[in-house]
Amino acid sequence: MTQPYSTLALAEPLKRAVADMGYENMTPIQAQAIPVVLTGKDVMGAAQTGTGKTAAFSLPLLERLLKHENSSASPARHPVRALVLLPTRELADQVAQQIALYAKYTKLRSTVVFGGMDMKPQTLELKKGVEVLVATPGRLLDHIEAKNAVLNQVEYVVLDEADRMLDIGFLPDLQRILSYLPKQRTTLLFSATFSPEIKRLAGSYLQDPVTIEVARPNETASTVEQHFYGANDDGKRHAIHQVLKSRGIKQAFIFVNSKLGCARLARSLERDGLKTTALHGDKSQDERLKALDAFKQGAVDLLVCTDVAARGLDIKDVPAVFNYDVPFNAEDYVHRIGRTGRAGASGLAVTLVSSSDARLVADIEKLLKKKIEIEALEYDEDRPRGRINDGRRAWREPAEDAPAPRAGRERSAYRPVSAVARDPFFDKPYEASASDSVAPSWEVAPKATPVRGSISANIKPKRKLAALFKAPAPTAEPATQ
DNA sequence: AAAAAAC
Repeated sequence: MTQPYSTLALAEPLKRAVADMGYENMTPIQAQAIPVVLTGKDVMGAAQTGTGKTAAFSLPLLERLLKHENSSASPARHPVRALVLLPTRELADQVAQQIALYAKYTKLRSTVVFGGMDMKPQTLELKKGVEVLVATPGRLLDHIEAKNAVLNQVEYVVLDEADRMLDIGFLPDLQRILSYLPKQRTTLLFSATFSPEIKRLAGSYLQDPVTIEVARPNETASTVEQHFYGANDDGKRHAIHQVLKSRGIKQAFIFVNSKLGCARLARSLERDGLKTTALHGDKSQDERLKALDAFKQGAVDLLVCTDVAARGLDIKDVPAVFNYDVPFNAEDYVHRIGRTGRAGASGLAVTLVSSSDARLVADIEKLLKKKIEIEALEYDEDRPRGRINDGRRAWREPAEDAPAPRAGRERSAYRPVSAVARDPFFDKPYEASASDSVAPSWEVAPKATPVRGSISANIKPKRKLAALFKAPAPTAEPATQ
């Protein structure tokens, strides 16, 4: 059923550009979406991550721009005729580069505008005139208000990662942008995930749309092997070391839920001797682009990042994705692990689950409609003991009423700040050695037998997962929410 | 519970 690009009714310059990139056959989303977009209809397109959605809308879009000249403007004016909106700067950059490649043999001009960069060069490009404008919402509004961008001749709008663009954080900006566009236009929405509510909302922005769903929406790529391992706090870093080593993995994305946590974990892994860089929204745009580039070039092995990197980033051959934190939104799980296993390659996704993550894991289970089994990671005998390398862990003095430390076991006088710092899968008591300059960063847990189990959305997930971590017996009153 | 997107 594979269909070569050569069978498409595309202009010769576009076909040549595609051939230059070494592409022969279309992916399913491309085979289905391109003919529809060529008709000029509104489209809502869902397909798994890493299956070439960008080409699916940009090729037919360029074709239509070439075929249907804008009669109301002189050719020298180059009014913006197509607008592509994305939720992150890196993604805007990436999509713009791809569109420029597809358009390189045509006379169509394109450019990209996003925040964190000097306005002036962007303004200059806009004043020269572009048919295709790729942008993030905030900066685009700046340019609109500064009258650098005139959008009253836009014929096509693309919302990539559409469900994110329509979510509450982006919606006000998006609505303002759309208010500047002609009502008579084609609107294209693409994403790997669409919740029912977003679908309904999206429908109100589309006219008589064609829905294209390649496989079920919210589906993860079948080439990605997924594991959920129980691990708490410092155990998570050990787990990363263990998986990297036992699987022989060279490069990975590591997702963290907060910017601060991201910076901290990157520092810790760096101290552990791994070539690491961090990518999050508190970094300057220059640093962000450098971090991504270093990872792409292979100068660093681990990219510790927030959800700024969860969507769309297309980096070849990333062998693994770690979720150091379980994502707050189940949809983001699908996008995060979509950074690996792209274009049919195989990939590994490891999610580290702590005892408080039951709800979130249950959400993922519900979204994927698949049972999730929390596994106990098998550790090598020689895995690092005690604190790996982080000399900055906070400690507190033992409580006044704490029992006196037993002779010869001085460290038992200390308690980790966090009560969940014990690692239930820590199968051997910590043995202090001469090389240890610091105490271990968790209490030595009694030998725990790892329990296997799975969470089911309709069973009280909190309790089930808690059992994995040998939590104290649940209290009588049920959690009310 | 957070992140992202403008200065």
